[in-house]
Amino acid sequence: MPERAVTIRDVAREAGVSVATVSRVLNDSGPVREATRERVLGVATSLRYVPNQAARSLITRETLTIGVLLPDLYGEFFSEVIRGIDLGVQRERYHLLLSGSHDDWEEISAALRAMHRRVDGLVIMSPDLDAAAVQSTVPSDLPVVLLNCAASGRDIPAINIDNRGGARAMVEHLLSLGRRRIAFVCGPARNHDAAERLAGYREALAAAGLASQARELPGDFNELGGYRALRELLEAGEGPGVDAVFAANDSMAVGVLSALREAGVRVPEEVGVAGFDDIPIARYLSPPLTSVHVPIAELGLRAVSALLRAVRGGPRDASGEARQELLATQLVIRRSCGSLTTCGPDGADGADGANELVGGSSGARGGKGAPLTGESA
Amino acid sequence: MPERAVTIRDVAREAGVSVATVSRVLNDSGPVREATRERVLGVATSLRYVPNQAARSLITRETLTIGVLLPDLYGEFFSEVIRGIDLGVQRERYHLLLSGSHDDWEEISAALRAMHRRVDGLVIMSPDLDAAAVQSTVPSDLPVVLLNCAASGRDIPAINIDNRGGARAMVEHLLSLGRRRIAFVCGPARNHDAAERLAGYREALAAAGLASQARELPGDFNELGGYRALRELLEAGEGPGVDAVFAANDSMAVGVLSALREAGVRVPEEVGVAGFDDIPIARYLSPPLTSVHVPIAELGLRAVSALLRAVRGGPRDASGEARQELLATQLVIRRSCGSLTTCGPDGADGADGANELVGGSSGARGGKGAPLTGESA
DNA sequence: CTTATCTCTGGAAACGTTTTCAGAAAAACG
DNA sequence: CGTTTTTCTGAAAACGTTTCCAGAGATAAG
Repeated sequence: MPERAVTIRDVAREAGVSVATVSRVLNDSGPVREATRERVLGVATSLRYVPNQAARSLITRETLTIGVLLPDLYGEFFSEVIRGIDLGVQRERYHLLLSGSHDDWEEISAALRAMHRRVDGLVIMSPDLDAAAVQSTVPSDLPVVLLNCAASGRDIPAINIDNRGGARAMVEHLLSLGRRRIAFVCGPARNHDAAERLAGYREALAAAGLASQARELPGDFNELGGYRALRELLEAGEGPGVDAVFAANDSMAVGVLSALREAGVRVPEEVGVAGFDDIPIARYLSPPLTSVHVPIAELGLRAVSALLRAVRGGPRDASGEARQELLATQLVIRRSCGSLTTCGPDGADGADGANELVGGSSGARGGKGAPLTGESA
Repeated sequence: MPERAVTIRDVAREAGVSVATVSRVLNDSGPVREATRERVLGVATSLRYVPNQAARSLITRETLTIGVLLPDLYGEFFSEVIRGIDLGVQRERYHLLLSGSHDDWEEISAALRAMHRRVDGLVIMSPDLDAAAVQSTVPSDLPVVLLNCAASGRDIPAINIDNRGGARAMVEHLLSLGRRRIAFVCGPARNHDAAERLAGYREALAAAGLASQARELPGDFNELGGYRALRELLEAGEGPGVDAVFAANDSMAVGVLSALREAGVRVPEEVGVAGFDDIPIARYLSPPLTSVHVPIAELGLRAVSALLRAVRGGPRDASGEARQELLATQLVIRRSCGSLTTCGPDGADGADGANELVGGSSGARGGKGAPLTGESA
């Protein structure tokens, strides 16, 4: 099975020119006469020549690939992030090397070693880790962008969701509906997003002078976690003892709804329920779930932009400190908190509207006060 | 910023040996004295030497990377597939080059060209395409595995879900509950999985002598599609006119449930609802959704296994024809079809059980009659 | 002691590009 | 027409590996 691959040399020979000229034509670097150019191009396509990437990146020292490190590849959230990243990467004609399922630090650094020299830059998403740790492990000449990490080290660019602002907005909304005893179902203890959402909850409660009313239930970001949290709450006393439950993400809100239904507690009449993320099914739940919309795909898209900026700007950007971006969220009000009386999940025409209210954005601000334009994915 | 990367030559010099020896140590190919070996290894780690992948794959002509082509990166389903693939790839110490969002044939072939020589093999998932088309575009020396494609060309290995058997099993179950007028919400017209599920529905109905009762509603695999389909059904006559609705996937079933609830139709008393895929939230819906469980992650895992087998076995495996695998599905019976009277989505301990019945598998069979072992991901 | 077989090692040729440098041809200019 | 500039082109040197080949000791066999 020889079938030797066609190389640049074959093209050169066939076209009666040198390899240098072929290279020039293909990358249009340097001048080449029009006639020659066309001849080379013709030969190249007729031979189905495709440049050998390994050889090319051996000498140019760039791979046209970016790496993505994810904690684990579960669920809608990651799926959307990847989609955003893929979109961005494709637009810039880059490639995407994916590596998932990294829970602990050992695995991350192993994956990192494995990606060495295979990628021009790295997007690391690991809500459990902080920036300092990353900084000490990643080779200093490899551009990195952090997603949803505790950004302690200010000189790594990072993109985050405005978790705190979103949670605050949601709690304020619940308060405005007259709900006073609002429980919060937490995410995983060491998760950065979860911590920020919790902080937002506390802030809003404190601002309303209701800090003493805080009720924080442990959770894990999964449906089962929300389900269990509510079960325990319900079993603790007679009746739920709260008039609203705010889950740190939608998956848990699904579990919360399920537990309440099972216990015969009416939503939203007795207890309002709210989530965070606004995953696609949120509006189809029963009742449709009030949530905080997060532009997940855009998170990925922006990560790619930021990374490629760093890649192209050379190892250390002259502009100095690294950018920190904060993505605005949006309150999406549906029936699960009792603010609307209409029913049905959606207008029959598929557009948003009819039945849901999109609330004020939760304060977007760039690292340097630059406003974020709303170019959504 | 020179900071020249450390090469094999540096290691060789430092250890006082030739580059050939270093190479031998690192790949343990060929004999080398124990003392030398240790010295080289020591120097290598102390210099933090990492081999340059480009140079290596330039000469070995292998990239230790497999490519994955996906139609689009939406939702739980793809997320799970990717997870399975990632698991398999990681286990075999390969890398994963991902490329998504390819709807039409043009884009696929463009992505294919771009991946040329960057990958040792390809997993292509495109339910809209058939194998013949793939075969004509992919370079013949690049191993390929097809996922969920119409496998017309028998000499490309393909892995499919037993969509037809799963659908048949579900219809049989509905019939066994006494439901006779069963509507089916179809998937996208050109999607292979969708077509097979429809075929299963028809087969089961025909086998029961109820072919004339078939009621097929157009759909698109999204929540909104299911919602609309039911709306139209409900508006057509007074009352639903059916006693069960079988949606071609769970997302649509969510929409179906939502539309029924909105119209005040009780589930499962008046109309039973069933889905396909058994996505994680299925058991938390109201009522918990009866569905056909699909081992999605395993689909990805198997794809990797099959692909690497092909990669390592050389361009054309001597064993002759390519394997076609068919993955068994499982009926998961919950409350939405009215066969159980208990309530609540789950045992409080998180295990399956208490409240759901896992039905007989829908006939697994390998391409050559080999039974599929249930080594789940 | 010679010869044949091991075990270990280093030199050098690949692999398929890009890029530098210098030379050749063409064009512009006097 | 000679000179200078400009445009185009090719030879050859990288890039960092792996691998082939042959040589050097050492050990075993005769």
